[in-house]
Amino acid sequence: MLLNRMVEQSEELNAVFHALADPARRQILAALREGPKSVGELASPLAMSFAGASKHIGVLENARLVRRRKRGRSRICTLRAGQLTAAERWIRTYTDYWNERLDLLEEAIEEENQ
Amino acid sequence: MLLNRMVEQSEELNAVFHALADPARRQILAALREGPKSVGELASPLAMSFAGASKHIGVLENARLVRRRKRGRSRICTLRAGQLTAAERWIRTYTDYWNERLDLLEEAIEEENQ
DNA sequence: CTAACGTTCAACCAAATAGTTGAACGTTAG
DNA sequence: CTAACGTTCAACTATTTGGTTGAACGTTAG
Repeated sequence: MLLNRMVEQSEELNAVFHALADPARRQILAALREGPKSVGELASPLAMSFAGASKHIGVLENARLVRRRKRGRSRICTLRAGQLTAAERWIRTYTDYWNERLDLLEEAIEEENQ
Repeated sequence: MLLNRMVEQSEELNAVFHALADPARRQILAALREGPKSVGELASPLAMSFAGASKHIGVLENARLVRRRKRGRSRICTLRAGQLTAAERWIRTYTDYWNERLDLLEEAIEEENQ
């Protein structure tokens, strides 16, 4: 059903934007750009308890921005860009709209000057 | 100071992503694409009290995604795209990173096939 | 001037969030 | 096998959030 799909997308956006709204979580994403890292490696620069960091990673995982899988006795995390492009697309519909308006304004000014 | 600026940017991102994380607020932004609207016009489709909607608009205003100014006895709201492009830029640094990785992967596969 | 309108403010409530601690779990090194 | 490691779970607390209501405010129509 279409409504269903819209709600789903909405929930995804909720999760992604909520995940991005916290600086500790953005810091985790930044660290993951250097490559996969264990929970411990991600937690140590965070001025926060280990369990606290694990919760943040859980939020990112829930938003599908991070994947966490077991390896040996540690869990290693990797970046997932898919949901970020979804968020980017959503935002772009607004910035596109804005640029369109600017173009119209420019045209109007040009016309007025002639 | 550089650190100062970084913190400022960070707070801005906090505000913007937090504002975007709520479907009611995204609905308000969507309505504003049709043009400026009063608080009342924005509130009515929201299944929520008037004051509640006003709070949501306050969150958007705080993130500088919406400007609210007085006209007569009502306040009219307009969309501000500036902060959205800031958020878009932030996200893009990640999607760019991702595409770069995909390119490297592609190259590696190509090399392997030769 | 007065009444009604559009909006905000203040106080309050329930639920969610961000964080803590300590115990428990599975895994591996020795 | 046992001990240590890396991580998660459970329980708890303080704070923030999303929402309500009713009073108050400034503005304008009549």
